[in-house]
Amino acid sequence: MTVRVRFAPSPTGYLHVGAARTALYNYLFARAKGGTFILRSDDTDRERSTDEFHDDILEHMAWLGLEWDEGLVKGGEHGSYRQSDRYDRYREVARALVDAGDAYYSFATASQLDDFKSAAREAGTSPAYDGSLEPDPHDATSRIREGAQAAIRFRVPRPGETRFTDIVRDDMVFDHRQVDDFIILRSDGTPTYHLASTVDDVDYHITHVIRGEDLLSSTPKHILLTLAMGAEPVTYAHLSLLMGPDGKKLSKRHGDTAMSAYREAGFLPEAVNNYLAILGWSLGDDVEIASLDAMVAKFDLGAVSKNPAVFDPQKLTWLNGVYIREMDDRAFVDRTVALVEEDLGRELTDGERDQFMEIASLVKERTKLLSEVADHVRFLFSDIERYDEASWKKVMETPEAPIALDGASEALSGLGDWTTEAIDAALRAMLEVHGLSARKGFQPIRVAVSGSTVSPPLFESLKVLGRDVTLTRLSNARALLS
RNA sequence: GGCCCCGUCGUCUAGAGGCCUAGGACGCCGCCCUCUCAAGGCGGUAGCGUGGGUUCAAAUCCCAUCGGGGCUACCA
Repeated sequence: MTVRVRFAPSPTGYLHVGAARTALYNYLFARAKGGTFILRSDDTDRERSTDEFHDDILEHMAWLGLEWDEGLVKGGEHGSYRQSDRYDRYREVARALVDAGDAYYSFATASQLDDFKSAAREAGTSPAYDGSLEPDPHDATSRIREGAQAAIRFRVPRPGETRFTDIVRDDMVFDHRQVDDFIILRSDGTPTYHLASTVDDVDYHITHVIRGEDLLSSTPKHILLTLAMGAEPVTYAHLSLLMGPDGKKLSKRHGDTAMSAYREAGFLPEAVNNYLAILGWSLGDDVEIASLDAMVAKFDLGAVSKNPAVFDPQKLTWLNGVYIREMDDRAFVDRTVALVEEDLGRELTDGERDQFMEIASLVKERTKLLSEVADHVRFLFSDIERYDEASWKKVMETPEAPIALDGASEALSGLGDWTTEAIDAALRAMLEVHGLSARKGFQPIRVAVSGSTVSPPLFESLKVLGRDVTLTRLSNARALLS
């Protein structure tokens, strides 16, 4: 049987890192097994689902490069792959279940249910609702016939238990005393997650459901439902949840969890995928860095860690730096030029693009986030509007500064070849003449030319900047020293 | 409260009775390199939650305990 898995987010929020990890693991499993990866929208919560979230999920799945074979946008033989389009089908199943006696119209009120639960809590017994508050069947049917609104609950067989083998958690057993007669169709006729999701998994011939651990205790419900539909239950794999630094389930209050925030912050999709993959799974042999293809080749769902993992932005950032350094210069420029232009508020000329290319490898090496690049190269493309205050104070307000600036101007104005080597030699000779250390002598030049004590290597920077601009900036800074 | 899951450095993990004096990575610290910042190199810091067993031998098996997490909605 060929593997069919699905990632089925609810568009009640932006695609967040936890969901992205679930999507990734589904993707890796499908590719590793030569199966089909399906993208579905579990949008049964009409109150909270929005098109904006729906689009955000699609956009960031694409951004991550987690290409799906069937489902949203792509289509397939199962309709729209949006649950909101399939209400008729869910109602049909719910009614069939009622007819077969596997489900029933429920009249228990919220306050009755509350009482039931608090009584259970007090008695120390299971809080799972067992249907004991319902009117007798004849009563119920006549009330429905008279047009009463009622939700439909699944009748969990009691006594009984559900067993299944979870790929990451091994053998699981749930006593039906702990599983409540859950609602499958709300009184307004809309399906709940349990129904819609299970029906879709059956209808779409899903073979493996890989999802978060938060759904582990709902799994007996889904298995019971599947069985009642006369279908074969899928194989489940429940992934541990992602935690914030405080050890609680990762959520907005831990800061950015939306994928879009990481994209905007300058993370590369390759790095995000890589990090999410090793967060809870190990490739073995101390390998930490691997492309999607390499991960596919080694992926083993059963080897995925059972423990909850704390999401560590620092390690992600490190990995991002690794990926940035691995890019070739051309790719680096292509991927960041728009950010630089946005920062400048104008497009780069061809000449400036060449300058960017020239210094790319040096900038690349000190970049961890794409969003930092504009800061690193701004001095090349625009005049220095203001010098970094701390930098100025530290190196310009020194006795060496005027000497270094004057010396540099003199040494560079008469320089024959404007090459890195020539600049290097001239400036070092200048140091020699004035008895300045490299640190004391070069830092004022750096600040004069780049505005800060932190910049790409000096000689290369000057080379790319050009002689005229260099000399102008040296004298501008010198003038400020009185 | 009930049920379920989990428990190796601060964090992510390797580890499936002797290869463990517990390995790697991020972080942190130090040194080197060095025109700044990075990158890189070298070194260091730090862990098997606790208590009992089983065994010649336990991070690995068993029990208990403690701790963390999830579910307990006409959310998903």
